[in-house]
Amino acid sequence: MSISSRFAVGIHILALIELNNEGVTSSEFLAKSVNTNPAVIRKLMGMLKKAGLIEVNPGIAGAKLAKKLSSITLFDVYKAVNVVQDKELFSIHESSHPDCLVGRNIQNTIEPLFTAAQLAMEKVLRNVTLEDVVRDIAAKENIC
Amino acid sequence: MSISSRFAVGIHILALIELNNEGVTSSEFLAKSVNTNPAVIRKLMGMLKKAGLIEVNPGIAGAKLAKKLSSITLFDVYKAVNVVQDKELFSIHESSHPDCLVGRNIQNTIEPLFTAAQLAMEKVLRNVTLEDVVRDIAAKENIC
DNA sequence: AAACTTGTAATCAAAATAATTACATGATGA
DNA sequence: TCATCATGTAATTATTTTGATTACAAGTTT
Repeated sequence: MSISSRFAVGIHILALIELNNEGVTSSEFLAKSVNTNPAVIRKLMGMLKKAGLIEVNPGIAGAKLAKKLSSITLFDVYKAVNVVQDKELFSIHESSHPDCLVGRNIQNTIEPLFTAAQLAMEKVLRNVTLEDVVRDIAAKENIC
Repeated sequence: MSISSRFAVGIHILALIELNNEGVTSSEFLAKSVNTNPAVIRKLMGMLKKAGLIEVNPGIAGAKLAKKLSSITLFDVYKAVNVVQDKELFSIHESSHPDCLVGRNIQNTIEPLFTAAQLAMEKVLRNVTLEDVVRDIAAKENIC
C-alpha cells in the first residue's frame, strides 16, 4: 500500500515549471516529461492552483509558480494534491463490538498515537523546500 | 487514501489476547470483538505468528502472546501485518521521460526525502509499546 | 474564424482491501 | 475411533481508489 503518486507528480510539475521558466510549460509539455496524460496533469494543476502554488489561466498556455521556490515546502505540495487527510494516514476499523472492553475503547486509544506518527512524518516534509529539490535535480547532472 | 486497517486490527488482536489472558482467545472470539470474519482474523494471526508476536497452533483453540507486552512496539505490529513496505510509504511515478532533466532525476532526488519522512513516522511507532496501549484502554473505563 | 489551451466531467481498467465461503489438517474428548 | 471444534489457507466477490482516457465546453490568440 502506498500513498498516491500524485504527490511525486505534483513535485515533478513544480520543479519543471521552475527549470523551464524561460519556456512555456503547458500541460502537454508536462505530460510528456511525467509520461502521462495531459488531462491528469491539468487536474493536478488545478489542485496546485487552488492551493496558491501556481498561476494558470484558461486559454493561456503555460503555468508559472505563484510563490518563490524557497517558500514552497513538500508539505505544501502534499496538502495541495490531497493524498492524505488530517489524522487519516492510518485507517481504524469502525464498528468494533461495544460490549467488549477493547472494542469499546480501541479507537480512542489508537487515534492519538496514529496522529502523532503522521505528524512526525509531515514535519519532515515541512522542512524540505522545492528549492532543495530543484538544486538536487540540477546537481545530479554535474556528476557526469 | 489510508493505510490498511490491518494495522489497527492487529493491535486490537494483541490487546485483546492480553486482556483476555485467562480465557481462550479464539479467532471467532476475536472476530466478534473486531466485528469481522474469523477468516480475516486467522489471516492476521498468521502474520503475527510469523513475526513471532503470538503463539497459535493448528487445532488448538486460542492464541497467546509470544513476548512480553512491554517488548512489543507498534512498529513490530506495523511490520508484522505488512501494511507498508520499506521506502514505499510514498509511491513515485515510474517511467518519467529520460530526455528531460527533471524526468531523468526526479526519482533519485525524491526517494531519500520520502524515505526520511517515512522513517520519522516509524520512529514514533517504535516508541509506543502494547503495554502503553493496553494501559490506556483499561484507563478509559475508570473515567466512568 | 481557426487553432490552441485550460477546465472538467464521464468512463474504464487495474490494483488493493476486506468479506465471505469452502475445505484440508490438526487436536481433543466422548 | 470418530465426531467435533480449531486453525491454516485458497478462491471468490464487492468495494474503493487510483490513474488513463476520451470528450467537450470555454477562454485566448493570431
